[in-house]
This record gives sequence, structure tokens and C-alpha cells, in this order.
Amino acid sequence: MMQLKNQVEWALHCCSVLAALPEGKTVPAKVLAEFHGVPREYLAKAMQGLAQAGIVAGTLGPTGGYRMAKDPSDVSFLDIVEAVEGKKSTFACSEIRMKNPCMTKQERKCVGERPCGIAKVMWDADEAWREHLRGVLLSDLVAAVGEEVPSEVLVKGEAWLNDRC
Amino acid sequence: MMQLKNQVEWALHCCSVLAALPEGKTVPAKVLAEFHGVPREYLAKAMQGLAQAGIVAGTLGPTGGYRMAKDPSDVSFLDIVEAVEGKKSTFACSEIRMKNPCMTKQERKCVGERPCGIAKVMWDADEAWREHLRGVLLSDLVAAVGEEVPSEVLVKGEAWLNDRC
DNA sequence: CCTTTACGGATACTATATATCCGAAATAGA
DNA sequence: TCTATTTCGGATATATAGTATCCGTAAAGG
Repeated sequence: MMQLKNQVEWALHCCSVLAALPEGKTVPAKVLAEFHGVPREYLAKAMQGLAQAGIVAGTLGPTGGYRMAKDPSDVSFLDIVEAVEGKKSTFACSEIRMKNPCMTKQERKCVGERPCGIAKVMWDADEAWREHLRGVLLSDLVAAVGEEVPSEVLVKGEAWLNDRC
Repeated sequence: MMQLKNQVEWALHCCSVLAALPEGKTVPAKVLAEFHGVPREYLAKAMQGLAQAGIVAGTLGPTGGYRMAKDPSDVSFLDIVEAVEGKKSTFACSEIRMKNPCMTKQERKCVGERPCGIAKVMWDADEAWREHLRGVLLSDLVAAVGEEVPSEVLVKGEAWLNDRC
């Protein structure tokens, strides 16, 4: 099916929450999970990925949890997606052109000097995808949410978070 | 990992072969599989997908096999990829924003009128990917192969195919 | 000292991708 | 007419990746 993991969606939403948080505040994975209605333990794995990528920072102990490690205007969608999904291309070239039964060893070497034309197209498409995600910043998302979501909902959400961390 | 099926790669290479074929000639899946060094039965499934999408046409009986059903200049990479992989987006929005515990039914309805901002970005990225693949035609690939692959190799390949269909 | 947290590893479970097999229908040639 | 060859669709098996949970450790706050 060629789908991104659901953890990617969760990570994006969690970053959206963390980026809108007042300076210094942290939110534990447990609360983020409850807020989004997703399994805590599994979401934790995604958050670990974000932490490992230096996007968020986790602090230990009670009153601990996650906060942004970078300014939201310095984090792109691509950063977040790659942190949990990995950086591999969606197209894996297995060089089947080389299995052509009617090439000599020398011809194989000659052809092998150039990249496979099919792979090149697929990889360029991947790059177009990445380029789009690279162009949207977490700060853009926060701004859009601020415009599109009724302020009362935002206020209630903030209060709900304040209530439990 | 979020990878395309290997059948996508096979289908692209097979189309590259079929598109360079002289008018009226057909190549059975068995031969295409041997030419690319991939399992016959499984490649057959990919070819069925291409046939169902109207990209290639399969003819029955001895001397049967596959041929292009459209002009190569009328078939894009996207057509081939979608025929095998399907047309679903790589990002599935599960609307977890709606699971926010502090929204009333009415607020939920209000928010639900606009599409999720995160999904919109991801879907736009998908569209950029598709747009790139839409812009490269099978005829472009054939032309590139003609330029980049030594003509002796092409001639030998053609002869090899003539030998068995 | 006790609770809460992130972190990392180990372990199930589930869904998808990969691969094979079989029977049916069609077709060309003997 | 008979046989060989092909596509086609369905059924089935296997491998791999995604989903989810559990546990022990270390760190930090009250």
C-alpha cells in the first residue's frame, strides 16, 4: 500500500502541540497520548525518534516530559517525517537491467557507469516530495492552526494541558 | 519503510521493453521474466495490473503475450506506478484532532468542516510527487535508453527477444 | 525513599508484500 | 479435433514490516 506509519501523523500532531507551548513547559508522552487518543507506549517510540533527531527534548522525573528542542521556525515537516519514518527513498532500484541475459561482463560494466534511467526518475519524484515537505515549517502549521481553529477550543486545550502537567 | 513494491520496478522495465517493440509484436510474461531475472508468476500479477489499467494488452494462445495498448507518448510513469501500486495517498489522516478530549460536539462539527491542516500539507506533497511522475512519459524513457545504452546491447537484446517470441 | 518520567530492548500480534500454485477460457498450429 | 501455450482470476503459503505491549534501567523531583 505504500503508506507512511501512523506514528508520522501522531508525531506531527504532537509537534504542533509542543510548538504552541509556553517556554519551559514540558508535556509527558502519557498526556500527549491521551490528548490524541492513541496508545501511550507506541507513541512513546515516535517521540523517542523525534528526540533522537534533536527536534524535541525529553526530560526525566516527575514534572518531566517533552518540549521542543528547536525553534518551530527551524523545523520542517520533512524533519519530523524523516525522524520517525527514516530517510530511505520510496523506490528501491535492484538493478534488474543488469540481469539482462545478453550482455557481456564488459558491457555490464559500461552500462553500470550510468545510473538506471528509471531509478533516476523515481528518485527525482521522491525529491519533489521531500522538497515540498522541506518548504513547510512547524511554525507555519502553528500559525495555520491559530487561524483556523476557534480560539475557545485552543484556550480549552491549553487549560486541559495545564491541568495535568 | 514506506517503499513501493518491487513489482513497480518490474512493470516500468517491462513497459520500457514493450514500448520499444516493433508494431504487432507480443512478448509473453515468461520471456519478460527471464529477461529481467524475476519470478514469472509474480511478474504476471503486475502485468495483469497493467492490462487492467489499459496500458498493455494481453493476447491468449501460443504466439500470444503482451504488447502496448497505448502509444508510449500517451503513458506516464504515474500511470504505470498507479496501475501496480494503487492510487491511495501515502498519508492516511485518521482525524486524531477530533479525539481532543476538550471539544464539545458542536465544536467538533465546526472544526470538522475544514480539512486537517497537517493532512493538507502531506497530501500536497503527495501531489507534487505524482505531478513529477505525470510529467515523464514512457516515450521519454525509451528515448533516454536509446541514447544512454550502447546500440550493440540494444541490438543483441532485440535479437534475444526475437529468438523466443 | 518513593514516584514519575524517558529510554532501550525484547516480545507478541497483525497486516502487507512476496511468491507460488491451480483451474478455466482462449487461441494458434498440427 | 487435439495439443500446446497463453492470459486471467482465485486460492494459498511464506516472509517481512507495521503495530502494540511489556519490562528493566537510569534520572530527577518531592
